[in-house]
Amino acid sequence: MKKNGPIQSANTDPQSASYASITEALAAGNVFADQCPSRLILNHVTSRWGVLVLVALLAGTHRFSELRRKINGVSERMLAQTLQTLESDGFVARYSLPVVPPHVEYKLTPLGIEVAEQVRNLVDWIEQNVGRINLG
Amino acid sequence: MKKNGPIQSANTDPQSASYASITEALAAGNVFADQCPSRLILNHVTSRWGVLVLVALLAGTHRFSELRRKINGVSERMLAQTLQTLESDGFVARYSLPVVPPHVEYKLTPLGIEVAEQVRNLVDWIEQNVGRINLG
DNA sequence: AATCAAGCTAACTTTTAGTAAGTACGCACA
DNA sequence: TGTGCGTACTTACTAAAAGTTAGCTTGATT
Repeated sequence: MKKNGPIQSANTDPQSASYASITEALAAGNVFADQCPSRLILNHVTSRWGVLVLVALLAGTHRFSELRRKINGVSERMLAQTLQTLESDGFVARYSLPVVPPHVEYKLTPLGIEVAEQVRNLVDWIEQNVGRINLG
Repeated sequence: MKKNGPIQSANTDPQSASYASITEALAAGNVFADQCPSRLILNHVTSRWGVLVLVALLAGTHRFSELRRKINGVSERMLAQTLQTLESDGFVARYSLPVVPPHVEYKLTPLGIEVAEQVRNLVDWIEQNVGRINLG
């Protein structure tokens, strides 16, 4: 009977920094801790389309359909969902002009630029090194 | 009737680098292109548990169950699957000692160390900035 | 008169992730 | 000597996420 029992202490591992309490660990941000909010943010940022949206927006403001065309393969549903998540995290700002047809612009916030730069470094590394990687 | 029709050219966007052919774009690695292998690798590396495995292994060699305990919340199934994917990409090396009980060690390859460092930068940024982020 | 464009949302289906349990073998405890 | 423990997995099954299709509104194009 193997199950994912709730492991009470997140810091039994000698290699991880030691915190006096779980609260402290969460405040500092510890992705290895199950309940830490940083893991949620990490999931948003590293989500399949989140990564691409962030990198795309580093090039500047985009409209919804511009992003849709630039990010080859994303569905409208997923793009909308991803943008909403990134907006609620404070990484993306949404400007909507109430005209017909609708005109909505998306751009990175200052905070968004900072994460996006980290993400871009990762993406750049991958793009530059695909050649070295085993492709099954 | 809105659908994700196959968009033939991946480079109709003026902001993206221009390539003579789709083949060239794929060779260079363009994550915005649907079929580009770099996007597959990106998905492996940024997968929910992939990120955590890479960062964990930056601290050194780990056994399966050490990783399981360190990465709070991962199931054995997902950990095994993630490790297999990262191994087949050439980021992780697996050493199995045929003893009972089994003893298996995982460590990053030189290539793995390089990606993991990029991933760690992102993770570090998030851990250090969780406080500035809106938590719904 | 029909089609397209914009930026979404709702309903439905498929894919993926997660959960529970099984496997093999030896060791320790009682 | 029998029950349970720890190791590194895999196999079924279920829950959740992602993908697909279609609908909306209004004006311009074909």
